[in-house]
Amino acid sequence: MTRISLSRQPGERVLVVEGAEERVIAAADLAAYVREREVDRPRWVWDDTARWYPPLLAAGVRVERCHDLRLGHRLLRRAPAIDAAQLVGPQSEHWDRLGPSVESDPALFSIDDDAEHLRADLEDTRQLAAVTSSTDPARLGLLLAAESAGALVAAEMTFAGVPWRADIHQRLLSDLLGPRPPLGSRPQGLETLADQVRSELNAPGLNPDSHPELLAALRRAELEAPDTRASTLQRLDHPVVVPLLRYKQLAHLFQTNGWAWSDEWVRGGRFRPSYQPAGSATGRWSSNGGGALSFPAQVRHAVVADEGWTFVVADVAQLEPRVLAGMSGDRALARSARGADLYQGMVDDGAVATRNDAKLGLLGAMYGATSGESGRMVAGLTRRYPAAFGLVEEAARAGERGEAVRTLLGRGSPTLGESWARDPEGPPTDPEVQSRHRRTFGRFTRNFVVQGTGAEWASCWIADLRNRLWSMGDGAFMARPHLVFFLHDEVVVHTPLALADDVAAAATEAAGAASGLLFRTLGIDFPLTISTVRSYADAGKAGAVVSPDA
DNA sequence: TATAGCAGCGCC
DNA sequence: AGGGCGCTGCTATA
Repeated sequence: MTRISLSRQPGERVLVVEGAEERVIAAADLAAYVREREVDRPRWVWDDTARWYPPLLAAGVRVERCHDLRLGHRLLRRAPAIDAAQLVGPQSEHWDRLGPSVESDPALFSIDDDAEHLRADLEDTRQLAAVTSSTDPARLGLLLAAESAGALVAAEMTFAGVPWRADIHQRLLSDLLGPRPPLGSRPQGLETLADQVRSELNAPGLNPDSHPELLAALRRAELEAPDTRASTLQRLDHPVVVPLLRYKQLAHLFQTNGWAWSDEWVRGGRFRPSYQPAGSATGRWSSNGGGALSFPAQVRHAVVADEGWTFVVADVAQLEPRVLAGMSGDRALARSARGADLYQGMVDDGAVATRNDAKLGLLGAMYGATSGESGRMVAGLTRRYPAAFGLVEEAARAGERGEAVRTLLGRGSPTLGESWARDPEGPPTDPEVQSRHRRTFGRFTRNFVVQGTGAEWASCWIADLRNRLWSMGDGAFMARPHLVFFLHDEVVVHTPLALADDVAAAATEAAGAASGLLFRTLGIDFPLTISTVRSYADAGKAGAVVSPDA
C-alpha cells in the first residue's frame, strides 16, 4: 500500500515523502494535492491527525486512511511486544514528548513550532520496523490502523458537530432556572432554592456551593453528615433535604451545561466537542473540551436531527463482559455470550439464579470487588467460569507485582513502578501503605485488560462503520450519513431519512466485522440496540434489538 | 494573582 | 475498600 508522509517545514511548506521520492510543496497547495492523490487510496502518514485533518476537511477533502504517528509512538513505547530500542533514532526524543494538539490551536503552522519540524518519514520507518520485528506484528498493526482510523473519526465528528437546537436548550434552562442571569450571579431558580436552604438551616449567609460552610451548617442543625454528596444527604430526615438536593442538581446543570457552556461550545446549530482518541491509559477516548463524554441525558433533548434527516443510535449490549468472554476463550461464558442478553444467558446456563446476580458477579470481577453482595457473587462464579475470571484475576496479580499487562491487540499498561517514580515521595516505606497501593494498582490492571480490549473492539467497529457510511451516499462529506457522536460503546449517526435502515444494517455489519477481527474463532455475538430517532433523548426507548450474524 | 488539589457530579 | 474519564466551584498554597 502506498504510504505518503507529510512533515511541516519552515515557511509554511510541507515535505512530502513517498518511498524514495521527496518533494516540497506550499501549505496552501496541500488540500489540492491530497485530494488529487487520494484517488490512489494511500495511507497518509503525519504527526497528529488533529493538526492535519481539520484544514483538509474544511477544504472539502476527506481521506480514507492515515497513520497517526503521535498515537503510534505512545502506543508502541508501552507495548510489551515491542523492542523499545527500535523506536530510538533522530528526533525520537521529540516524539516521546509530543502531546496532543489542543483544540484552541489546531493550526497546521504556528509561530513558535520551529523546534517541531519533525520528519514524519523517519519516525514512520522506525514504527514500521518496530512492529515488523515485534512478537505480534499482526495484532499491533491492526491496533495502529484502528486507532488511526479513530483519529480520523474524531476529527470528522468535530467537523460535523452534533446537530443542536439552541432554542430547545435555552427553553429547558429557563424552565428550570429562570431567565439567564447576569455574569457572576445565580439564576432566580437557584437563588430561591438557596434561600430555602438557608432558612431551613437557620444559616442566613450560607453559600450552598461551599462544602465546608454547608457541613458546618448541617452540624449546627444537629444533622449527621460526613460529606455533602447527594446519596448522603438523601438519608437525612429534615425539611432541608428536598430543596438542597434540588439545588445541587440544578446548580450542576447551570454550571456544566448552562448558558456559558452553550456560548463556548455551540455555534451555528452544532455542538462541537473536542475528542482525544486513546486519551486515557486504557485506550478509551477522552475529551478535552465540551465535555462530550459526560454529556448528560437531561440536555439530549436539544439534539435534534436536521429536517429530512434522522439519527441512528446504536449501542452494544454488555460490551466488556463479551470482550472478556472472547479474550479469555472461556467456553462457558462464550456460550452465554451468544444471544442478545449475556446475563440472561448465564441464568439460562444454570450458573446463577438471577440476571442481577450475573451482572453483579461479572462487574465485580472486572472491577475487583472483594466484599458485599458483588464480592460473594464473584467467588461463586469463579468456579463456573474459570478462564474468564482467571484472566482478570491474573491481570490483578501481575499489576500488584509491578508488571505491565496487555490488551488483546497488545496495548501495554502503565506499571506500579512508573506511578511510584512519578511521585516525588517515591515508593511508600510503610509496608501497610505499600500493599494498599499494590492492591489499588491491581484493580486498575484487572480492569485495564477488559476496558482496553473493549476500546479496541469499539475502534474497529467505528472504523469499519465509517467506511460503510462513506460508501453509502455520494457527494460531500456532510451530504452523506456520518458519525456525530461516539461514547465508548455507543454511536450516533446523522443520516438522511431514506438511508436510516441501511445505516442500522451497516452498524450491525460493522459490529460483526469487529468481532471477527478480534475474536475470529469464537463466534461471540456483539448484539446492538438500535433506535432511529429524531431526538437523541428518545434513543433506547423504542429500540429494536438486532443481532449481528456472526 | 495564578494554580493545584479536592469534592462532587456527569458519562461509560 | 469497584475501573476509566472531564468539568465545576471552592479552598489552600505560592
